[in-house]
Amino acid sequence: MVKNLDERKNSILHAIIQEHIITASPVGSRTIAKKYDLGVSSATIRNEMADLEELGYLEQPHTSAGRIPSDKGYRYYVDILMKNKGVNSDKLVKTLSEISKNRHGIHGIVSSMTTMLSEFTKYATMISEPEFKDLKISELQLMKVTQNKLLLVIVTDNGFVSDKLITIKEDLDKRKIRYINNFLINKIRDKDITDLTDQYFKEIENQLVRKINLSHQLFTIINKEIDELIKPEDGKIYIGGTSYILDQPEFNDIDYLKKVLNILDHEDTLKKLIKAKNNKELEVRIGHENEIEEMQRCSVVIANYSIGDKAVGKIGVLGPTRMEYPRVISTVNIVSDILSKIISEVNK
Amino acid sequence: MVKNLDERKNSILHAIIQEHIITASPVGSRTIAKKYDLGVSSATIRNEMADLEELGYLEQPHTSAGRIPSDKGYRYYVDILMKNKGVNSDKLVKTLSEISKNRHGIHGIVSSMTTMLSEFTKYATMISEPEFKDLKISELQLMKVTQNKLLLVIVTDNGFVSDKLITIKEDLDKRKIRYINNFLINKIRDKDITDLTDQYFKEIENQLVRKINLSHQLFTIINKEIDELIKPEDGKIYIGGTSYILDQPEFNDIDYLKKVLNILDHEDTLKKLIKAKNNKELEVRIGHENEIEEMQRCSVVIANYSIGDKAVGKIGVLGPTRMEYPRVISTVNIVSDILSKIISEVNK
DNA sequence: ATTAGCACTCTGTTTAGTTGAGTGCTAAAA
DNA sequence: TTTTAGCACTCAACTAAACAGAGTGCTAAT
Repeated sequence: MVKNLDERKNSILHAIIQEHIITASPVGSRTIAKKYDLGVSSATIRNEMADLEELGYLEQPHTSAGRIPSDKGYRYYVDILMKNKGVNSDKLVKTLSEISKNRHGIHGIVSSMTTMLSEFTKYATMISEPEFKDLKISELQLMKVTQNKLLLVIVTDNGFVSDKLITIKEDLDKRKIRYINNFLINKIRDKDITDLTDQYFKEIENQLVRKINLSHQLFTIINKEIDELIKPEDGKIYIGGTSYILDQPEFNDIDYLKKVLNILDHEDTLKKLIKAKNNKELEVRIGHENEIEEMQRCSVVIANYSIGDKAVGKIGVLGPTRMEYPRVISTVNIVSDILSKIISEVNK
Repeated sequence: MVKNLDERKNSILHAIIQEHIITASPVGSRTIAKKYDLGVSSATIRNEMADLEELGYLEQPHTSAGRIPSDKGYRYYVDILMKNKGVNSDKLVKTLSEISKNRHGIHGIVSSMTTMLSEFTKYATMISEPEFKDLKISELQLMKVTQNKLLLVIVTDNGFVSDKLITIKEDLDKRKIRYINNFLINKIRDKDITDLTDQYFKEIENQLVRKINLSHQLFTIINKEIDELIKPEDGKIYIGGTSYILDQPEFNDIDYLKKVLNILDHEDTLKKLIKAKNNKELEVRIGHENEIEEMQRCSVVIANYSIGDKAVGKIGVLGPTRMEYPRVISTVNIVSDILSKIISEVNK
């Protein structure tokens, strides 16, 4: 759909966007002629700019101002013009790697990653907690702890362990417990989540009750634990660098700023914001490409991070459409790689 | 130290503060005379206001403006003048109670509590995750899962369960495992955290190794798990309602706003902000009473929430010094009560 | 001790004028 | 045909002056 422009239009558009990203103000023909050595006069550039505006790549805030890139202009820039100049990644990689050493627990890691990402990009950032979907249960065991306390331990195929201390009234002897364990694990092990319906659990309970005496209470708890483990609630989304938003002149409008912060304040809208539409590795959503109306003066860069080839979480950077795309994109890529590695290791 | 003022000064100061809290602008003598039926003329009020300024309860932004309350004025208001008019607590209690039903897991609960608190107060809010200190270990068991996989389960006196799947090279038979279990639990059960030093663990290991053949690797993992459980890292602090900050005209200054958001962005400063100095149930920190310099144009209301009589976390509300103290204080109290209850139950 | 009256102060807003960056168009040059 | 110099025109942003109005402090009368 997007047709490539001729070489001169390319370099003029490129120059205008670069200039605008730096200055945040409309860019005039004379500035381009002076600062960028394109070998043509400002008048020529002026004519080209008029063309680019007609084609939809540029906009004019008012008649006697310079031009600013449109969303379409940025899209062309991101897709075609921009070179992915790598950031100075050594320092970043080093800083990020240290996080895994100094912080333990998913929370510590994700939260400091979010902070780091915002400190390197100087934009607001979001990272979602890893979600483990399509889990299968590989171990399930009830163990007697004391007279009337049982410990239920469930292990999933990815090595996650969940447990619950259960207080029961009845007294289950070891043989009974062993029987239950054997029975349950055979019915549940490696079953797909779609098979473990409420219906299925009812069946199992009926079968089990027929064999041995077992309280409904105990079975309900087991059922609930399994449910919570394999259908975990949506992970929290960590936010960092909100104060960087204020560095951007496009957010000087306090009403608009409020709308943006309001979106970051609420998990549901936030989730919508970083929900990747397709399963691309990295997605850049520019201005109106955002679903959320209030975000249509912003851009977001979204990437997945994964265990193996399964995406488990999202990394997002939020800035004005006038965002430093090359720098942000390569930073996000690096963070995504490292976070994937760290999470995979934690999860071993 | 604070000396009470006479009755008329009280009511004038009260009126000025109330008026200022509503309007956010300097309050003049005529406004007070008209709106509040104090039975005296504006001239008299004017004289009293001059007195109150001299005493330090009021300030004058410039000669021909009205007066605004000083930090000292607010302190007097909070300590002496203000009546704790209860908020309409029915709806609040109901909304909060529903959270515990619909959300499971500490995260879900604390995070939605934070959102609720900010929606009811219309200020920025912070709630720290519960921290469980002074834990003792009441159960510890190694269990064989497969040939070379052991599950380590540790239960603390408050019912917390922690577990770790350990992959080992050696093959431990059931008798050996039972021996280790018995040995360890006897050495560790109900020991105070101060007794479980690295030194002590070394001793235990030596004793154990003398009895049976045991890899250093396994023991190290056990040691580390115990450490992490009883010396948990600082809990996350959840933030809500940052966008409400923008509703307050005192934050229209974008530079100042940036400083405040910056503090909310960083866990360390945030922690400093809601760190309660004394063990009071509820603390109001007005303006300069805040340690953090950038926060000295704000007030924070901080309360503990607890399990039994042990404080496990903090609830904070952040607003301008011109905060609606009565409403905030009673809301915070309610949230603290309910959160205490919910957390205590989750933790059963 | 209180209050009415009044001159004075200071901010915030409005209005008019000015500046300057930038455009589009035209006509000349390449 | 393309490029460029030149110029009139536009419009936001800034500045300065004028103005309105809320509020004070002081004085003198009650």
